Amino acid sequence: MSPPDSDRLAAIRSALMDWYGVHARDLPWRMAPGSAERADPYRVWLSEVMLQQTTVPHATPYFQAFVTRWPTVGALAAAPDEAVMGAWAGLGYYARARNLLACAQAVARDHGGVFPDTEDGLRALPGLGAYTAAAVAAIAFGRRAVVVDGNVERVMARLFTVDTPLPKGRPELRALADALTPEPETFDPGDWAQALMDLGSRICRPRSPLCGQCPLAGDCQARASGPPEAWPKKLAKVPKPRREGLVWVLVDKAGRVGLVKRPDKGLLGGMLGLPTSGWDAGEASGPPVVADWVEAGTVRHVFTHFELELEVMRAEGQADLIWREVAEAEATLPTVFRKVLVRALAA
DNA sequence: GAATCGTGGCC
DNA sequence: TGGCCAAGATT
Repeated sequence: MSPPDSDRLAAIRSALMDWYGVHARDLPWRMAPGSAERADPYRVWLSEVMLQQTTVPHATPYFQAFVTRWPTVGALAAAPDEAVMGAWAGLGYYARARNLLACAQAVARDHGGVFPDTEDGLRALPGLGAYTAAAVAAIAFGRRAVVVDGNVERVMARLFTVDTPLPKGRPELRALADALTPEPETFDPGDWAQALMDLGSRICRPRSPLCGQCPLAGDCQARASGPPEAWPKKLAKVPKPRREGLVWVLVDKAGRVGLVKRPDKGLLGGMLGLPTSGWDAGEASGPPVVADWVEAGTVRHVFTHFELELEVMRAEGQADLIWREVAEAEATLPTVFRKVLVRALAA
């Protein structure tokens, strides 16, 4: 990697911001490029947390539902735990929802209902790591911050042909992003961050990048040495183990289904779920009640680091469980259990 | 530093 | 179909 000189950096900045002025995406949490008005910190923060490891199309309806139901951070802070977790169901990475509520409560309790307006202040809140703190500081408060997500890493790796594989190459990519980040007097920090991410998302895509439409193609070392999709380099991934278990769908005479609240930590933590045998080694709980259990098929589900095969058992009866209408359960359970419920009631 | 933690879309 | 990927944080 050759250290970029200042003239080249300035040319890249101008080219990107010119492109963004024309091609910026219209998103419900975003101000138009060049707008004098700053975006609402609550909406910026909420969108950034939802977008962690999540696509814009998947997160968008959840964002709309949340801001409709809880228009301010104070309203969210006052919401019951189960309402927030249920509204998050299907979005995944449920620690985000627990931290979301904890963060809203911290802002309400410790900051008078107003988000801290510095990167360090934001970084201290639950669920805000390096990326999200920088993004909110830049977008909501106009602070210069080095905003580095997967998009930015990919753009940096290609612009400057960084050959160190991820995740080891992260510090190097961040240093390049820092060098490229403009001063607030030159370009708006929020526009800058979103321009870089839009470029990564729409043009400098992981597969089949659209170099013909890229405003930085003439500055891109990967474009010159090609093919650009060879960057960023990545370490080989470990194969996913396969795990198995039983899941019990108990229905009462009123047509409700029996649920359990999962422990706050660990997989699907804090969410409602169906009773299961467990699926980790040495884990083997029995059914919630002795009943006439019948097999109702199999559900396969792929988590981040393992594949799960659940044998579905169904019965009618009573037990000491949390009872919910089937429609509500289907709307507020994690996807793996929603799939089980659909299978059990179809069989 | 490595493991853990969801889900849906795409090719 | 199966692997890859997405605006990462936490422990």
